[in-house]
Amino acid sequence: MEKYKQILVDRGIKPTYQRIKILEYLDKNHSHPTVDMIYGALYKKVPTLSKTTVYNTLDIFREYDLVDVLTITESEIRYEYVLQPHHHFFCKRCGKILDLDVNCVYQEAMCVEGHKIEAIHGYFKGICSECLLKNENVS
Amino acid sequence: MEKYKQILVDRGIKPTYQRIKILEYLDKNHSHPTVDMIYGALYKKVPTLSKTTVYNTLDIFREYDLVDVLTITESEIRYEYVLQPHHHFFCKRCGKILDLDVNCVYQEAMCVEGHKIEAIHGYFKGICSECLLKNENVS
DNA sequence: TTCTAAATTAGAAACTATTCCTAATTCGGT
DNA sequence: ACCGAATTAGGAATAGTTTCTAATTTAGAA
Ligand SMILES: [Mn+2]
Ligand SMILES: [Mn+2]
Ligand SMILES: [Zn+2]
Ligand SMILES: [Zn+2]
Repeated sequence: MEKYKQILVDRGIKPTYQRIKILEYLDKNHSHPTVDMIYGALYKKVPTLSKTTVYNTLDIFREYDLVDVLTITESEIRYEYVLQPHHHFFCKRCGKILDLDVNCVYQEAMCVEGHKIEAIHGYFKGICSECLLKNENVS
Repeated sequence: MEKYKQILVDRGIKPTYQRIKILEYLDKNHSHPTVDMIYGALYKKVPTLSKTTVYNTLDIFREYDLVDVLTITESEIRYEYVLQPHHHFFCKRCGKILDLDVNCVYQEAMCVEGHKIEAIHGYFKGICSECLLKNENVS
């Protein structure tokens, strides 16, 4: 609790109970959750929580660069507590989103073809190693 | 018309008028349009066109690998007639989506960290060169 | 501690991209 | 031209997100 409160205070974000809990959830869950996943996990502990508050909080976290936003799937936005920049893998079979440790030449680029770069998203899509193994068992 | 009809026939897709027109639009417009943009441009020429048909058609085109799908923005899906694989730039100021000619080391990779790769999407986000120029004039 | 103004939250309503459903139309082969 | 199958149109439904507003909470002043 105190750790997350401190992070918020340091950034100049008013450390409300809801914000602390959401930040804690993001820090402890690297599943790149959707708003629904965050809400679903927290409303048991914070029964009055509303989905709007989750949206509001994530918007603030974004504004203060506490979270990154992924548009790797087609129907919903996914969030993660911001760490090192990294790329992502999406398994078309089981839906998992995994961090990739690929070294991207452009990660540090300020500029590409005359355009100013502020963020780079590398989305790899296919079948994850786990699902590939399950497949072997089947055949 | 004939050119697009032929493309559809070659793939085994029944070449209806709607499908031909949508394919023609995609081939002549490299703006990575949304469903609404496609519908808005075509319903003048094809007054009975329905948005559902645009969705249906794009789903078929996808299935037959005639179009690629971009999830570069947060609120809608964008489509493009499939060419060489390439990465994209999204301008946060004017909303344009541009093709990038960056050479990605992983473009040919079959496998990354044990996961089978079927597609790679590189989304670069920032301010485009045109918007940067406009900025200079302002200051 | 009590008071007050400003910020935050909750919940419902609105919005919008997409999907679903179904009847009417069109298509291709006979 | 006829028929069964595929496609289309358009309205209804769905779901993620945003907007609105009143109630609550916060933090600082008195
Ligand atoms: Mn990640
Ligand atoms: Mn493109
Ligand atoms: Zn998987
Ligand atoms: Zn621009």
